Amino acid sequence: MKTIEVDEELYRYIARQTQHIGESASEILRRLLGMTPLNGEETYLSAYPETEESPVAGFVQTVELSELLNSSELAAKESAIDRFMLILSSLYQANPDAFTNATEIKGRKRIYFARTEEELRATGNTTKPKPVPGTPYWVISNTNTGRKRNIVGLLMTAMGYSAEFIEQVCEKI
Amino acid sequence: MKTIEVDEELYRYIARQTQHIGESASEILRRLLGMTPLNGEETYLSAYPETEESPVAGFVQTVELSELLNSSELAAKESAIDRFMLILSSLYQANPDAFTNATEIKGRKRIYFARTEEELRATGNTTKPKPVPGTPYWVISNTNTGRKRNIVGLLMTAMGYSAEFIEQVCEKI
DNA sequence: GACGGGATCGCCGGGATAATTA
DNA sequence: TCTAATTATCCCGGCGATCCCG
Repeated sequence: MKTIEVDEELYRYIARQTQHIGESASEILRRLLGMTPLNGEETYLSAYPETEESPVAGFVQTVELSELLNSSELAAKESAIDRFMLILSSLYQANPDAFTNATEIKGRKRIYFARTEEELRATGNTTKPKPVPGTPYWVISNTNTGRKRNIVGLLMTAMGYSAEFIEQVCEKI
Repeated sequence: MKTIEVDEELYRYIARQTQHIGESASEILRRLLGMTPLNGEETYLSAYPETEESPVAGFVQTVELSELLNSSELAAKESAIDRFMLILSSLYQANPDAFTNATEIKGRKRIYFARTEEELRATGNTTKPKPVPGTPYWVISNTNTGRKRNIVGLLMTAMGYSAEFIEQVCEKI
């Protein structure tokens, strides 16, 4: 479980949407947002301590991430760039620390990730930086699909994922 | 501020919906839930009783969508914009919740639906917002017929209608 | 902001392909 | 020089909004 801060009015709004006694905030929000309800198994997921340092060493595919592969959310993305961005978001969220370290990967001239738009602009002519949602990072986007796969591959390798899993992810882009 | 507990997956989903850096959980949720954003001149907002889910609640919605297609009411409309509006009204009445979720669809710069005229104005130069009758929503109207079809298509897809039915509806616009 | 509808045309984003560099 | 890797130009399709027409 995670905690988030919401303003008073929003809090009351959510509370008012309760449909049965004992319904949790998650259940209400999932319903209102049109997400699929949480089933039994997923509770098990949260058994992973959030503090868990780094699943790095080619370990724990983090169930969450392998779920992403067949999620409708990923499938719903029309373009390579959208799938690319969603995967980056998910990778960050799976392990912010490992992601942060891995962020140092770069090409011959261009750097691929930075905390600001300007940093990316500074290392190439037309990098077309984009913010990665839910993340303090920006990525370059002026790349063909092959390079997007490449970037994800480099990133995930640096994060410690197994080659097999990396390939599965890259195929989806 | 209040804190609420949400499950991991939901947390990640929310984080991913960030539209600009520094956007808070409240802001994101308000946007996704179709609430008005919290800001200075917000006193005006609270004038609306929060319980007022939709102005139309209580209406008997007898208009079956498939009936609409061959109805004289639709045929009587002279212009694409009128047929467009009638279809939107009917979609809302067929399923307010699904409509509300689907309302998030947008173009490259413009959002297509909002609860206020101003929100639509804010995302484009000349959107020409119009209220959708029988609905708490406004829609942009500065579009050609192709785009009106497009908007209905996107909306209905998000609402879960079949591609075949969607096509039948769009043809009528 | 006050005429409204919407076709037409200009612009932008995605990303394949051409150009460049090691 | 030839090849492989990387960059970024540039084409295409889609979106926005100007502006023409009823």
